Amino acid sequence: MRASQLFLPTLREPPADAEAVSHKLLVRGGFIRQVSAGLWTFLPLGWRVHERVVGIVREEMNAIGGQELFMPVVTPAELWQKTGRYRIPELWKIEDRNGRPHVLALTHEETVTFHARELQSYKQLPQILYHFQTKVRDEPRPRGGLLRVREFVMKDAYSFDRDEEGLELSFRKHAGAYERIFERCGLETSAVQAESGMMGGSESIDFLAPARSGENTLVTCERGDYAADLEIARGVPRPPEFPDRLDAPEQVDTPGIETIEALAGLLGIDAAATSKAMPVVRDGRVVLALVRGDDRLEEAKLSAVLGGEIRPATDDEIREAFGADPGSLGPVGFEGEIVADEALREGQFVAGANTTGRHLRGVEHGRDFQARFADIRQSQEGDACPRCGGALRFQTAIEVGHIFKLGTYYSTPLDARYLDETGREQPIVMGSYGIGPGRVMAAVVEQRHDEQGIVWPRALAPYDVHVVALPGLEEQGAAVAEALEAHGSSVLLDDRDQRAGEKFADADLIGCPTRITVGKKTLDDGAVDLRDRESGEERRVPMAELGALP
RNA sequence: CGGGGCGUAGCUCAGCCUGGUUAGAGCGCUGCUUUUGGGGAGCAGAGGUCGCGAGUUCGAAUCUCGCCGCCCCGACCA
Repeated sequence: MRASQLFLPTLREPPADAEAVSHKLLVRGGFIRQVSAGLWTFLPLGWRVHERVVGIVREEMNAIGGQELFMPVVTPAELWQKTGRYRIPELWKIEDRNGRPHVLALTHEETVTFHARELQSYKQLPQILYHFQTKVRDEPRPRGGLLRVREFVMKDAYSFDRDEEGLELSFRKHAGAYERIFERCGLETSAVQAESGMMGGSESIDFLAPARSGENTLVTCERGDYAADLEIARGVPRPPEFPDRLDAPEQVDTPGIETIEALAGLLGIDAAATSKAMPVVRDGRVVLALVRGDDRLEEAKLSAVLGGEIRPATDDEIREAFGADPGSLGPVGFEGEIVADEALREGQFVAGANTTGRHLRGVEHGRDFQARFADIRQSQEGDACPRCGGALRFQTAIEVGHIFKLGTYYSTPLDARYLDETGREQPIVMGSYGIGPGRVMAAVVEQRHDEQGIVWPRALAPYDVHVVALPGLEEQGAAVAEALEAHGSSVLLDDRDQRAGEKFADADLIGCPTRITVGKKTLDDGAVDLRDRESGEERRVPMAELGALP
C-alpha cells in the first residue's frame, strides 16, 4: 500500500483532552478518530489491526468447536423484559415507527437464548455459538479513547450444556482459548476470579492486562500463587494492637472527631483497633456495614452478601435510624441488620456510641452486639496473601476479556429447555464469554510503546514492513516493496513527498515491526537498511536477501 | 448523577480578567524557490457562524443568564 494514497492522517501532537497513552498514540498514528463521546471511527490502519485481533480470536474460537453466526443489534424489548434486564440503565432503548419498544443489544444472551429454544434434545448438546457484533451501551462515562466506549464490536460466545459438569468443561475450554488469544496478541494478562455484575450467574473469570490506564485493580501475590480483581480480593490485614480488655463497653467523649485518624490519635490507640460504621440502604431498609477503622468497605462484596443493589444512606436516614450524626455511629443498640467484616470477629474495638460526639471503648461481638460476618473489606497495600502470607501487589489493569457461568439464568425465563434420556424437560445450562477487540488493541498499545510511538507485536501490526523511500527514490522503494510482497509480506510504502525525518517519525509512531529504508547510500551498496522497531537495531541487508526476511 | 475544567482556523493554543480598528501565533494545507538519512529555510496564498441562543451596551470572542458539547475525578460499569 502506498502511503501517498492511504487515508492516514498522522498528527504531530496528541489531542489536547487525551490522557491515556493508547488514546494519544492511536489518534496520533491515524488509527482512530472520535465522532462523539465514546463513539469512534476506526480509520483504515486501525481497522486492519482490529481485524487482525478478530482473526486470532476467530481461529481460537473455532479451535474449541465454536460456530460463528451473526445476530442483529436491534432486538425487541420483550426478550429483555422476560429476563429482567430491560431496566438496566446502560440499555439503549429505541422505538420503531409504530412505537414498539426495542433495544440496542448490550450483549446477546437474550437473543442467543431465544435461538437456543430450537435445541430440544440432549443429543444436540453441547454447543458453542459465537459472533462478532456491535454492542451499544449508554455508558454514564465513556473515557480513555477505546478503553470505555458506547459502541464497540465484541466477540461474544455462548455455550449450551445439559448440566453443570458440561458447563465446567465449556468454561475451561474458553479459559484456555482466551489464554492463547492474549498470548498471540502479545498481551500480558492475568486470569482472575471476578464479580459477575449485570450478567447474572455464578462464577466468572476476568482477564486483566496490567497497564498505566485502566479501570480495574489487579491484586497478585509476589510469589505468584494468588491473583484476583480488587473487588473480590481476600487480602489478610495485619493484626491490630489491642489496648487492655474491658469487662463492659465504656463511653468516651469524642467531640468534633470525624475521622478514624483523629479518633485513634485522641485515644492513643491503633487505628486497626477501631471500627467504622457505614450505613447503607438495601430495598428501603437501613443496613449497618461494619469494617475495621483502617479498612475501606468494598461495596461490590457487600452488595453480593446482601444480594442486590445498595446505596449509601442519606444523612436524614441515618439520623432517623441511629438518632445520631454520621461519625458517631456504631453497632451497639442498633436495631437493624448488621453485616460485620471478618476482621472484627475477634477482639475489642472502639465504635461509635450512636450519640453525637461519643464513642465506646471495648466493644466486643457476641457480648455487645450481634452481627452477620462476611468478607466486606477492600484489600489494601500491606495485606498478606490469603494462600501463602506473601506480600500482595496492586496494579491498575484493563479488563480485556470476561467469561461467565450463567447456569440457567437466561434459559429458565426464556424457556430454553431440552429433553434428557428419561424424557424429562431440563433447562439448558449456559455460559457466556466476551472479548472486545478494540479494547485489546488499546491494551496492547498501553503495554507496548515507547517515547516515539507504538511497538506492535508482529501478529497485530497493520503491515509487516514499513518501507521508507527517501525523497526522490520512490520508484526504487516501490521495487523493494514489490519484492517483499512477492514473498508474502504486507507492506506500507512511504512514497509521500516528505522529508526523511518526518517519514522516520511517522514510521516509529505507527509501529510496524520492521522498517526498511531505501536511500542513496543503501542503493550504492545494492542494499537497504533494516531496522527492528522493538530493539531499534539497524543493519544493512543486500537487496538479494529481501525474500528471506521475517 | 455529584465535583472540577474546557469550547477561538484541520491540530495545539494566545487574546477574555480591565468590552473599542479588519480576531492572532505555531504546526498543517496550496503554489513557487531552496533543501534533502530523524519533524529544514524563504516568498506568496487559502482557511473563522470566536459552541448555540437570549440579554446588557453606542459597541461583545471579551460582561450576564440559559442551553449544548467535550475532557478529568468520583458514583456507576460485560
